Amino acid sequence: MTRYSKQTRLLLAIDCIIFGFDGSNIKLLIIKRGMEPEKGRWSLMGGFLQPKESLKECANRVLNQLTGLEGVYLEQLRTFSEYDRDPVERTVSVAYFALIDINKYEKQLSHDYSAEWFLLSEKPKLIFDHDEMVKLAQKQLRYKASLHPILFELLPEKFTIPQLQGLYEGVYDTSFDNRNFSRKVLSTGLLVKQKEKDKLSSKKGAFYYKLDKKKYKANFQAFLNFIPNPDKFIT
Amino acid sequence: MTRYSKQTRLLLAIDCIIFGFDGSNIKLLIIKRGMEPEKGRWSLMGGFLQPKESLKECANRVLNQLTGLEGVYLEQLRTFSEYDRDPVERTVSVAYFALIDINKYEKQLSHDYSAEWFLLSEKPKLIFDHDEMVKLAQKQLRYKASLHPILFELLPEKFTIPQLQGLYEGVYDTSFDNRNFSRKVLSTGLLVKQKEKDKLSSKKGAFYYKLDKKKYKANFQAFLNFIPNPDKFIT
DNA sequence: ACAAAAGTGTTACACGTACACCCATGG
DNA sequence: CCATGGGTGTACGTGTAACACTTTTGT
Repeated sequence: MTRYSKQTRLLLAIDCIIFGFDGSNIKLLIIKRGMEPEKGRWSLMGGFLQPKESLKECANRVLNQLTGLEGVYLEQLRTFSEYDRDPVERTVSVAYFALIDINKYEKQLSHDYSAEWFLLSEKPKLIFDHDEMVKLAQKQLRYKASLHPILFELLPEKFTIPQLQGLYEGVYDTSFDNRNFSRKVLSTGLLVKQKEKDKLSSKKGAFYYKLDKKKYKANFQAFLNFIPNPDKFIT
Repeated sequence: MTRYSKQTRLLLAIDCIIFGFDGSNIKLLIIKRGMEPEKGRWSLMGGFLQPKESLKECANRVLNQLTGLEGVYLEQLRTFSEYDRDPVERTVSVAYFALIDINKYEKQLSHDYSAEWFLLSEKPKLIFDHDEMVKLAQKQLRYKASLHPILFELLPEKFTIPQLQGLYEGVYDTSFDNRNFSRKVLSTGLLVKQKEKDKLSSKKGAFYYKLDKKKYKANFQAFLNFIPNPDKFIT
């Protein structure tokens, strides 16, 4: 016996929901689709699973094609399988969500794919079930960030606490008390204070911090509480 | 154009990690595999995705085949895709985890599949990557149960608070202060007190409770805190 | 000097935890 | 009437939220 008989074979693909933070807002990186059908319409970056490739490898490969980045934060979200989600032929797609430092990616590659960053509120309609994927990814981003320090993945190596707060406020579309926020964040011991200040966004200037990578990895699964009343923000 | 050219097609399957609670311990329902290869060895219950069927439908169908149950709590866990995970032919599998009331399933069907309940500590080795799936499901069970009231899915309609506590203690392999536990649980307002008591497990007897289904559904996403120091139990 | 943002100090209070104690009942 | 498990009362401490106030510096 070399094959399972009487079973249908089908295509398997991945799609990436790529989030970045421009300093003020969360943005989504999408491309203009390069193949038929729906050629030229807005779409998530995706690709077909290759022989001998795992889904994770596939997602990393596809993400690298678009951004030039490696070692990006990438999380399997869910597998989408409605039989008619792709009109050409049955294709099941595994959605991955990625968090990248918006300053690090190679703009040239994005250009090749006619990629663009969009505010979530200004995102055009996407093909197939990609809008649903984005919606779920947003929900998962809020959920996970309310418990674990994933949002650091969106920031550059050095950042200030007001910047971090702005990021959290963007994700949850609300505002926090800055005094309590900074104390909470610092009390985790995850941040290492630098000597320089960022003087651009205020006169007094805010100290830069770096992540203590060891502690970050060690405490990744521990529950945080940067957000008061997280229940309110998770649907 | 009717097909995507030059792409590999493959099989897609689902596997179910089925948990139950026997009153004292969490158990796992597994079967003796009915087809080659590995025929007769212990395996998760699974099945191939059919044309025009979504993965969720597939998982429900397969679960129903084994247990006779419908409307079971079922959650997509992760998709497993190592290219050589099934030696016969490339098959990607979506793992679902299910929580069932152990008293409700139809034993006859289980018998047909040579299914048996195992304590997690006494589980035999499973085929392919199924052990990894079980491990992940266990982790997810602990994680999710620390935040959301999913463990009620494992109990019969009427249950006592000591029973509920025993369940939590089983899942986290620890013990809690019964006085604080009952107060915490009752303070959620999720439980409706019944008039009868369970007199089997103690002389005084413990009141039965039922879930307030409306509140249960409405508050499902809200964060609970039945477990002190949850960090300790989540890896 | 003043405005504007960063950051500190202080207080009130909710909540979780610990534990003494009371309750109900079968043997 | 006592042992056993169910359940209530209460006191203590930690952590969170609210907010007055100080610091720094560019204009």
